[in-house]
Amino acid sequence: MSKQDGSGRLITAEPSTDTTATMLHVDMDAFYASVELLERPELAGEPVIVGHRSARSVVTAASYEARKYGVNSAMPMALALRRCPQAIVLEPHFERYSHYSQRVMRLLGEVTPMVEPLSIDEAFLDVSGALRLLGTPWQIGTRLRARVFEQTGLRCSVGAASTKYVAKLASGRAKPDGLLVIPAAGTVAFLHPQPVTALWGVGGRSEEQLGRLGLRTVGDVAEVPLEALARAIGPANAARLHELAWGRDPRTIELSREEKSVGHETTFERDVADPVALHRELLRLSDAVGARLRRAGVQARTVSLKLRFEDFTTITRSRTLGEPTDLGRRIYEEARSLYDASSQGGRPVRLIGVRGEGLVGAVADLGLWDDDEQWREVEGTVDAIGSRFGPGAVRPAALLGGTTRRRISGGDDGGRQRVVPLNE
DNA sequence: TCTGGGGTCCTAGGACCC
DNA sequence: TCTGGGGTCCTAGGACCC
Repeated sequence: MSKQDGSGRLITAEPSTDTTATMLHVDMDAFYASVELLERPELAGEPVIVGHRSARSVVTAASYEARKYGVNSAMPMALALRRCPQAIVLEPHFERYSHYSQRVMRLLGEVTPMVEPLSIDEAFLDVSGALRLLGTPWQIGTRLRARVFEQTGLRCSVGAASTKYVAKLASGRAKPDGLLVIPAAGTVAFLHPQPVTALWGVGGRSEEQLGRLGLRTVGDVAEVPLEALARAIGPANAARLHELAWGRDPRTIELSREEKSVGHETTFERDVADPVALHRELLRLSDAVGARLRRAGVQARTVSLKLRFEDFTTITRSRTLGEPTDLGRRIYEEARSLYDASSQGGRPVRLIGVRGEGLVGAVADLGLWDDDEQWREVEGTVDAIGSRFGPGAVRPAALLGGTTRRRISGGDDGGRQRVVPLNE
């Protein structure tokens, strides 16, 4: 298995005996489009676009056949259909994608517990502990790809390298339906010819800035004096990019991540100036945010409002609440008051959004208790909270220090204890 | 061509506290 | 008094990723 890249260099994806490339990046191929094709097998081989057909929509996903016509995700639907008029447009079904995502993640978990889901269709696996049992990274990746296909009918690509960053680049280079192993010793040779946009965190804006310094490839960024880079993009960014350009990336697998915010937003088919209509939409969005907060067993400390106008300028306004909330009504009150105070009244709005930030666990005050009998009641309440929010959502303050009961709330209430969320 | 919806992270200034 | 520095929180905006 080998193929040519754009510059004509040979990229090999042949069996590798390397054991240094123990970080795997698994990336599903054209995930949403492929899931839709499972339901519509007769469309295999056709250019398929997932997204809405409405005027202001963009492409959510495109099959490889559609990509041949220059259709890509995030592209305005109107442009995509001009490029590929015969494309078949399918409405997205996010529950379906989430279902298949969970199935794939479970299969990854059979290889190693060291799995970090990165998005709905990607994950990192650290297989360094699985080599003795399962073979080389190449063998593990090969079997994994076969297993995912057998079990789900979906193709994925795998990159293996000694760091997360290089593994992710490798899976991208292996696409579609490929496997690429970059041994530690080959990292720099693999990285340096790539364009600067291959650097994690370098998009269009940074590409422009780097281009002004004459930097076009990762190798250019690696070789440029750090001070020159720092003057252009700031010291923190410069240091990070310089490290990445040499293939240095200290990040390890993170088994769980905390949600930081929950939000919803809508782009109107036509700009809306009527405050009543905007209030109505704010209420709908706020209710959705509240429902998701409650389902997750968390509350938001800050409510933030987002507005985008006809000319695409975007503003945000936020306010931190006296008490965190998970109630749609409360979120709406705040969002509406932020809108009314924004002095943008009457200005046509293209997009409106509501977000809850500064998430904390739902805190339940359990009242006074200072002996075992009262504690048993508390325990019952903890169970009730657990069954509402899921096991592990809360733990009693008393358990924080093992057998020692710790007073968490202020000391002026004579021993009042609280249930303390895991993430507080 | 005319730009979605879900997020994360970073920067920077000002308030406030010690 | 016209004067310090560090730390943390809040707010606003922007780049970036999938």
